[in-house]
Amino acid sequence: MVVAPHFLFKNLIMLVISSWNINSIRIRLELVSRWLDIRHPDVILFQEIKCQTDEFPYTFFLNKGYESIVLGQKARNGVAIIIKKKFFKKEDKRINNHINFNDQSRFLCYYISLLDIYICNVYVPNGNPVIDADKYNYKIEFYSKLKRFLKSFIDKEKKIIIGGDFNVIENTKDVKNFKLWENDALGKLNIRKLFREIVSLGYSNICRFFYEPGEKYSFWDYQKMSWEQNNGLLIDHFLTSPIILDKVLNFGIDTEMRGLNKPSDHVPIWLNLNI
DNA sequence: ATGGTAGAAGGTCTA
Repeated sequence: MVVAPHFLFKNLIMLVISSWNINSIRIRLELVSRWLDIRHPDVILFQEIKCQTDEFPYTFFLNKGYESIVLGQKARNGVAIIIKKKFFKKEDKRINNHINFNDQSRFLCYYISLLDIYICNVYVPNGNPVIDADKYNYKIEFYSKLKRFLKSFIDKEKKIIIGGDFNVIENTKDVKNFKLWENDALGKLNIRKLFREIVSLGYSNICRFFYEPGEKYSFWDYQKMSWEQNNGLLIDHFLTSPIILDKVLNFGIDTEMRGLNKPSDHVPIWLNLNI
């Protein structure tokens, strides 16, 4: 029996999912506005919003057509998931906040029932200086909790996309001179192993299907002329469960956002999804 | 080896 293609594909939706460590949402609204007009994302994962939950610019995003789910805190960290109104339902729930501890808002997972997809926003602790056992161990603990949390989605064959700032140099080519980073909390073997242990649960690191290591970065330090010399790091990633992987059409990094006025030190990453 | 920048603070801390 022959089935017409238009019948096969009539229910497909093309989604743009993006993630951006914004380094303060409130001073970045003009930049975000310009980027929304270019990328037209359906879902945005923001990290480092650097404001309390009730200080988030909800109205700005409502006027742009988005609902906001926010977990903020005073001065630092803070994560938010922004969703186009047509995919938002009030009854949808946050899944688990057990990864947040010591009052650091770095994790937000939300189930979008209309798409049957879990969206998981992650801001992994930096972990430096390594000599400070508290900070480094906190990062290890965060990764361990994340791994535990993400295992069940593989076991239950759920559709999940995890995006964010993982603060890890996964591949030695994700930075120009890895030697300078191998004792840093981003380059330490233990941390790189923890990231790969999560991937090994069954997740796919989407950027690896579209770029060879070394071709792209997602972060450039404000200091030492890092942007001008293209001394960046690739530390922002998307992971997906197996049943999402074959629906991913494209992945990209909006590098040009780093060169505009008052940029974040990170740029947006995004993927296209047929669902 | 040191300090360089940026943001939220309104003193330093984090990155």
